[in-house]
Formats: sequence, structure tokens, C-alpha cells
Amino acid sequence: MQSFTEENYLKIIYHLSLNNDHAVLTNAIAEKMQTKPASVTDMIKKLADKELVDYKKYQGVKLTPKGKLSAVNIVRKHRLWEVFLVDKLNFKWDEVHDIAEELEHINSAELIERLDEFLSFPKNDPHGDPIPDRNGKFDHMAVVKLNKLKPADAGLIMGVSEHSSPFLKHLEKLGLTLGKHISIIEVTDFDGSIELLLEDKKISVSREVAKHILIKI
Amino acid sequence: MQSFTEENYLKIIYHLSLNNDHAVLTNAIAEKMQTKPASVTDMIKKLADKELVDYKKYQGVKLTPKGKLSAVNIVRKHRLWEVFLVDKLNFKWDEVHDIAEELEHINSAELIERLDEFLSFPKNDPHGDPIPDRNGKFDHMAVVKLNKLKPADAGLIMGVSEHSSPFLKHLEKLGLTLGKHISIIEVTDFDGSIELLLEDKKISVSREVAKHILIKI
DNA sequence: TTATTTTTTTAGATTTGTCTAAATTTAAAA
DNA sequence: TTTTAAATTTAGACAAATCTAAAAAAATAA
Ligand SMILES: [Mn+2]
Ligand SMILES: [Mn+2]
Ligand SMILES: [Mn+2]
Ligand SMILES: [Mn+2]
Repeated sequence: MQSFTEENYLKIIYHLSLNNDHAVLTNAIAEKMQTKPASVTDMIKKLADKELVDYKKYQGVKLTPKGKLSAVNIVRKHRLWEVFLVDKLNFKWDEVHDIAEELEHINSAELIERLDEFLSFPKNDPHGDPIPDRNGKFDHMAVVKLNKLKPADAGLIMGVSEHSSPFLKHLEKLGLTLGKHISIIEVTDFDGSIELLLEDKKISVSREVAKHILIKI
Repeated sequence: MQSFTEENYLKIIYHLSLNNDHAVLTNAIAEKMQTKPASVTDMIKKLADKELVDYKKYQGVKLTPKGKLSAVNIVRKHRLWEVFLVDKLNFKWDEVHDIAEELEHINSAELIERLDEFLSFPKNDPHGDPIPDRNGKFDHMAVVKLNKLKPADAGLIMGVSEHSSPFLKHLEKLGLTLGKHISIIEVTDFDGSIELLLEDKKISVSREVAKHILIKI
């Protein structure tokens, strides 16, 4: 069994290795863990001893299959709890992350299976992220970041790549929530801000915001 | 904020001080915590520093009002989660204790208030124990242990004072579950076993089992 | 009341996860 | 390629929670 700390490291290494298959670097982990590089090196050695990561000095780490399965399982729990909090306890999508950050470490396979069933086997969490099944498998969404779209492009909001409360509250205010249809009217040259049709309403979003909205065309 | 360990100590001290108002002794805590008396002494000093317990060397500890409020709050969380597990996730009453033992440490007042509401503000947990309100208040049940009853006495099963899985499974098998009506037929002299009418069925329970069944007359 | 047993505390060590400061390795710039 | 800068690791220390063995206090028995 792993400690909470080890689980948090595994999850962060997993997320950092999602969008590239380079090894994950010590400083990157330190930043996400809000800790010092020296502490990360210590923990990496421990995870390597347990064969949860492959580690070569100065070269960063990669999850082993065993480490990846463990990490994906924590992600599964995190996302199922987020669905519970939003669907059953009526939390807003910007309020659930920190609580799920604790709940994800509760250790009972039976609990998670029953929670999954209670929630009717959801495929995505409140932020649109896919929920892995008990074997760690999930479908990769075919999505594009909103800032990559061109005038006349259209699609559905499928997720967000930034989970901070201020960002999510901002989207909520604009009406940019999951499942909504958007189509691009115009992209301003000098600042990259985007004018778009949200359902039938005309709104404008900054490039910075658009970068974190995921669209299925 | 308290660590999981501190919270477990507080809860155990609380439970040990429920049925008598003497100070709680070091060895009693050690036994419940499944740890060594020396470790208990170390932790007691820490809790005393935080003004969660009053402590005089060799004289045992008592919870301060602050410590008691904290302990009762953990009990509240434990019991609400047990209700959730049984009522919503269909766990049996003998399967929930260990999971609730973890869930009780999740730290979010908002979560517990919403969970309470989601469960329709239950007054008792699956074992009949009262659930304190957010201020730590709850009604004390007026109950008698089954082994204290005499022939012709009758009442309802309101709770159990033993939470082990084997014991609860045994009661389940006999049909001795919460809310059932019983009336005493006969108490055997030499072993204290009790013959009783459970609803309309005649059954027999040992003195040892009867000791842990709580009856409202 | 003195001796014996039980309970509790102290002393000193260990494990886990963290830190700072210094040394080492790798990467980038001149 | 040498110099400089950045990233990473090591060395040594610390706080939390635990342990074992030994000392001290309290309770019980003689
Ligand atoms: Mn976490
Ligand atoms: Mn999420
Ligand atoms: Mn607990
Ligand atoms: Mn209970």
C-alpha cells in the first residue's frame, strides 16, 4: 500500500507525462507538488525502489506499468468523487477539486465500484475529463483547443484544461459550460481574442481563456 | 488542524470516557489504538499542549471542551458516512466501519453539511448510534441491555454496543435487526441464555450476545 | 508498613517526509 | 571549447509518530 504522499507524487508524474513521452523532470514535479527539488529526488528514489517509476540520475522519471496503473486508479477515484459531489451533493464544478483531492486516497475497491454504480457509470467528470474504468482504460477525446479554431469553425464544449476556481467561475459567468455549442465569428489579430456565437448569443473571450477550453468539432 | 492520528486518539478517548467520568487511562488508550503505552504518553503530551486534553502525570486524561467538540465532530462524520454507505451504496451494516474509519477524516465542513442534507438529516447510524448535530448535540437514547430484561418484558431493538463484523452478521442471521420487536419468554438460570419472541418467531440468544443488544421498552 | 506487581513515564532509536546548503552534472552561451 | 548558468543530487538536519528497554510512580498484597 502507498502513502498519501506517494499517491500524490504518482498522480502528478502521470499528469506531467500525458502530453509528451519524455521522462518527467525533477523540477517540474517539485513545482506541482509545491515542494523542493531535493525532496522530489528523495521520493523518486523511494518510488524507484518500489518499482513504480524508472529512474536514471539527472534524466528524470517514467512510470512503470505498475506505477501507471496505480496513478490511473487514483485519477479514477478523484473523478468519480467529483461526479458525486456535483451530481448528488450539488456542489459547483469549481468547488470540488480540493475535496476530491482528499477523497481520492480512501482505500476501498468495493467502495469505488459501488460509487461508480450509484452514479450510473459516468464516462466523464464535471470538467469533461474521462473517467478510467477499473482496469485503467478510457477513451481519449478527440478535442481541439478553442484558440486553435478559425472563423466559421463550430463545435461543442467538451472540457477544460485548467481547473482553478477563478477560471471555472469565469466560464460559468460567460455561460461557457460543458455541452454548449459554439461557432467562431472572428479572431482578433493583435491579441488573439475570439468573438464567437455561444448557442445564439454573441460573446468574446480572451486568448488566455480560449487556450483552456476543449472543443469537439 | 489535527492529523489523522490525533483525531483517532481524540475519538478513542471520547468513547472511553462515555460511560464513566473518571479520567481515561494510558493503557486503555493503548489497547484501543493497538499501540504501546509509551506511544500513548507521547501523544497525550502533544494533545495536552494543544489544549485538547487535561493531563496530570500518572492520572490519565480528560477531554477539554475543545477536545470534546473535536471528537464529537469526528463521530458525527463517521456516522453520517456509515449511513451513506448503507442507505445509498447498499453496503451491509457489518461492512461499513473500516471505510467510515477513513472517511471520517475528510476535512470539509461544507461536505458534511451537504451529506447530512442528502441523507435527509438522519438521527441514527446503521447501528442505532445517535448522530450529533453540527454543534455536537444529540439525544441520549433511553435503552436497556437485553440481558437485563426479565420474562414478560418487551421492547424494540434500538442499537448494538458491539460493531464487529462477526457479531453483526450473527444478529442478521437471527433476524435481530434494528426496529424489530422482541419479548422475553424465559431466562435460563445456569448460562443466562434468553429465549424470546422476535416478532412472532421463537429464538434463543446467548448471554454474551444479549449483552450487546440495546432495547427500548 | 514493607514488598511485590502493575501502570506509566523517560531515554534513546527508527522511519517517513521534509528542508537548507553545498556539491555535482548537464545544458547553454560565449 | 571553455565559461557560465541551470538543473539535479547529496549531505546533514529536523519534526512527527512510533518502538524497545529501563526507570519511576502508584496500586495491591503480604
Ligand atoms: Mn491528493
Ligand atoms: Mn476534474
Ligand atoms: Mn479513523
Ligand atoms: Mn456505527
